[in-house]
Amino acid sequence: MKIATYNVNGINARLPRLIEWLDEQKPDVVCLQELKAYDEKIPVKAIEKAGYGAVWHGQKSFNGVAILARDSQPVEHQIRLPGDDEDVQSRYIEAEIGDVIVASIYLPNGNPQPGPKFDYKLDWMERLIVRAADLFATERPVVLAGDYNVIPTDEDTYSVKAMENDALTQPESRAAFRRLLAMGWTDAIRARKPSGKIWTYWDYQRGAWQRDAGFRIDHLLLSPVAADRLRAAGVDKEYRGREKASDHTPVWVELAG
DNA sequence: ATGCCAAACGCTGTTTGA
Repeated sequence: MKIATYNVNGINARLPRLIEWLDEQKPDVVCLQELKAYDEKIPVKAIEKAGYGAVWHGQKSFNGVAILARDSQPVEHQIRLPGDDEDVQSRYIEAEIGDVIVASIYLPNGNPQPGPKFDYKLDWMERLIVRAADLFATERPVVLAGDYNVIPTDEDTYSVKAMENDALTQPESRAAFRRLLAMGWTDAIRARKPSGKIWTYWDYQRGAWQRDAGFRIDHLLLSPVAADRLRAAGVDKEYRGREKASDHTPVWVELAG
């Protein structure tokens, strides 16, 4: 079972690229982020035509997340993270596909920091940790996949200096991410490749792709029974170089069964 | 300190994000 995460940066702007990737890579489950479209504008027919069932949580212009399943309909658990009724941003959706629980996560960027956006990021991470603890306690196979907007270590960026004041590398952001991992989740990419440069995002600006100036912010966290089934993990890097690409590229895991 | 780029919205530019 191949489970992938892909921040598409606009599902309608990216639709040809998304369908092409689905056709070529045939992931079984896909977590999408940054749909940048409200529910009625999600191109559900095109996704169904490609062979995927879907659940989604859209928002006008910004955010928006979805979960796709090949030849199957994901069973939605919930949208939004509990704990803040004021939070109207569409950044979380959770569903069940077969025996696996999957969450599609679009964690707030948090820039500029310090400031209210950074506070919102940290608050959101606290709420994610609470939900993750509940899911962890189920002892089921769970995959928390998405754009975490956290560069976990200095090894996960092309330049520590360029990112030193960025919300993605702040000690508070990293500490919250580490607390999540410390609960017992496995960072699948690092489990398969413990060291070395692996990027999942390259800025559109300053020729970042051409310079290979990227960082690793799209992660798949596996619960213990999911981690036991981990057979492979990777980044579909070449899609970042295609026409009209997203600034992120797909990241995936292969689980046994 | 700003623009670099891209997408959405809605209109020939502005806003927002990363």
